[in-house]
Amino acid sequence: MDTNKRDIVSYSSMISCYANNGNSSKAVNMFVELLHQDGIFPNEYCFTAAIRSCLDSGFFETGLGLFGFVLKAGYFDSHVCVGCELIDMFVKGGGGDLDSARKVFDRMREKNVVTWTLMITRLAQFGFHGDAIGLFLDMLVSSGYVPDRFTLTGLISVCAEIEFLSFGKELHSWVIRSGLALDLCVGCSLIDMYAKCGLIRDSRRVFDGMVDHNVMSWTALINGYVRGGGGQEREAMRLFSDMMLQGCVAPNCFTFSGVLKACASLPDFGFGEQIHGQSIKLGLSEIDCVGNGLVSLYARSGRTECAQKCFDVLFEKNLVLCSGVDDDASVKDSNLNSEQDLDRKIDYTGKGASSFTYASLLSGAACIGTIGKGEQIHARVVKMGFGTDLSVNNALISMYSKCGNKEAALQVFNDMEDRNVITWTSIINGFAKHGFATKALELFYDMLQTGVKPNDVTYIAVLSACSHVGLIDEAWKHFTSMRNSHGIVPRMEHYACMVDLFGRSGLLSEAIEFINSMPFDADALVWRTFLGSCRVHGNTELGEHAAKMILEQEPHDPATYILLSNLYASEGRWDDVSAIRKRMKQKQITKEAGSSWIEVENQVHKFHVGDTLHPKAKKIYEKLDELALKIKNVGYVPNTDFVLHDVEDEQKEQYLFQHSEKLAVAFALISTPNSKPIRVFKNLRVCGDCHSAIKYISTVTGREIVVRDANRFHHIKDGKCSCNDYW
DNA sequence: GTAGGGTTAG
Repeated sequence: MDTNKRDIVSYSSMISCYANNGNSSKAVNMFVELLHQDGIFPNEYCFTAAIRSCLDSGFFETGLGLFGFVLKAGYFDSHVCVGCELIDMFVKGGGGDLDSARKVFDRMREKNVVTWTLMITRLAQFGFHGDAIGLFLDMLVSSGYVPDRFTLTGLISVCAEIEFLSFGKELHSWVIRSGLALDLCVGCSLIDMYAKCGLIRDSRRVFDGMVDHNVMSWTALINGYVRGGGGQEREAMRLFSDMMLQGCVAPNCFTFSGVLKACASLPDFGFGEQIHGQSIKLGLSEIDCVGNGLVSLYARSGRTECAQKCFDVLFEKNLVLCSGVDDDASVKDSNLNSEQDLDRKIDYTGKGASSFTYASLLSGAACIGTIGKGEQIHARVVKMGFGTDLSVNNALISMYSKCGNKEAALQVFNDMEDRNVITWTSIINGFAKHGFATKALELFYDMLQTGVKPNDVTYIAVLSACSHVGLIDEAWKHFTSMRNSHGIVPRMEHYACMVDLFGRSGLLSEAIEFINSMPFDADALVWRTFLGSCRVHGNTELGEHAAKMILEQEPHDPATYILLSNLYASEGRWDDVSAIRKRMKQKQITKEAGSSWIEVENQVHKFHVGDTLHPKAKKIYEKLDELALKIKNVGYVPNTDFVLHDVEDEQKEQYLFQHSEKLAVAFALISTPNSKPIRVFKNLRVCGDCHSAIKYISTVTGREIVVRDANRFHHIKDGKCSCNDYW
């Protein structure tokens, strides 16, 4: 078309067309061309399309210029849509410049329900929940507009986020009064709101009252049950299978993420593979949150190889770093060019990754304990401009904590400008898990002082901090104040922490009394905790009772059989030990294979008991012999209770020195001859003899050794451990 | 012909 003959209609339709088809830079160019035409003045359609295109193609400056134009042209007063686009330009393009957006909003003389809703939801999305609610009230009082399904959905999710139940209920009744109860989105937000406020029954009621369901309503409820924890994961699994059976709605990646979490929390991991299979079928298995769920499921069920495979897929997909570091030559090679290599590969794949991608990847790295890859992701996060993202930083804190580097976790925490309840909970939990209760509690008090409200998860972290070091009075104080001062009703997990606290301190009868006084029946988690204490304090009678209670609920739980068998073994009741073994055989229950792994130069080395497959096996065993001699000289006495074989003592002792933890430590000593802490990971609980042997090893070598097992961290230095586990 | 909503992090 000849440029001279274009009129405003053809310009506006072409600009809109480019803008809608993702060709935003062409749209911007055409708009600029239009500005240079005499006698033609852009209309409101051109403006909206052009502003949107500036946003999409990152021309924020051009967008700002347009803003001035709009003001001059007076489009503000007559065209609401233009103002909406401008608001979003400041919010999305201006890196969350809510102040400017709000100024635009306030200057608009013409507003409608869409404008109000937009401003309210943008405030909420950027964490200004109070302002969002305030603006909503303004809207009711002064605008004369009636909130519609969009407004209500947005507001209900604000209530979910800040657990503002009373207001949420008001909104719910509004929803019913205005006949919006059947709206799917409104229903989803209500399900989510009740679940986040801890009223899962009300979520269920909303769900059951809806005539139609889509993947989001199913997912919201499934994830609600998962979030609730305390055995509700079974209900989540049931819902998932209902959903699959009905076959009308296909699960999406969020559904899988929730259901995998549910699966990982159940003692029988059997469903995991089926779900993995289904996610592959639907082509979702490599999406961050699904892959990540698979990583943590496999990691928790001790299948480290599967976990690593899934993690590597995600890692490669998102970072594609340093491929081919398998042999020594290429390690050296890639070290030479690693910086450039990294950059090139980042350029290649870096686009499109969101903050959730990084949060997911970090949580995968945390599960495996691969701090090397975690650090690479960290570097990448900063490079890609997510360095100040709240979720990403929260994920970084938990990654460094779980990889055993609490100093780095604290560094991230200290460098953060904004901290929410998850941030505080993550760092408190980090120190709690590492056995540094004083620091954890100090942080908790800091948190209260800054005015961030603790929630139920925070209290789990606080109580577990107390239980790890036996602070009974302190724990009681928080257990009572969580309800009295913060209105948080203790859940099963909180009770489990208290039982753990009594149990560890040897107050077994107090623990039983506490269990009996609970307002609901103790679940397997509570009994398992108690059984652990019975094993530690050698109380067979109570231990048997606990085991009975667990097996009533979870007849196939291998850990219970093993604990009970250890309990008998420690008393030399070998007949009972073999009876347990027989029972396990009959029921076809196999003990999870214990394995330990460590990361050396970005590579994970994994060991099983008696492993001879490692290329350096010979050296490892030589090192172990040397260590055995040294530590016996300074007082180590092998504790063969942990060897379940009915063999002679001497053989037992030999077997003891082939435990995977010791192999990993020995390997670390020969391959990292510097003073850095050694970080060992174990899928199950660390064996008591290994715990004691490693303490002695730290004495004779002067090395700090951090062991992460299924439960917690053991910081071992100069013969002392940060935990109060009694072996 | 242009604008607004619901799920994932501890």
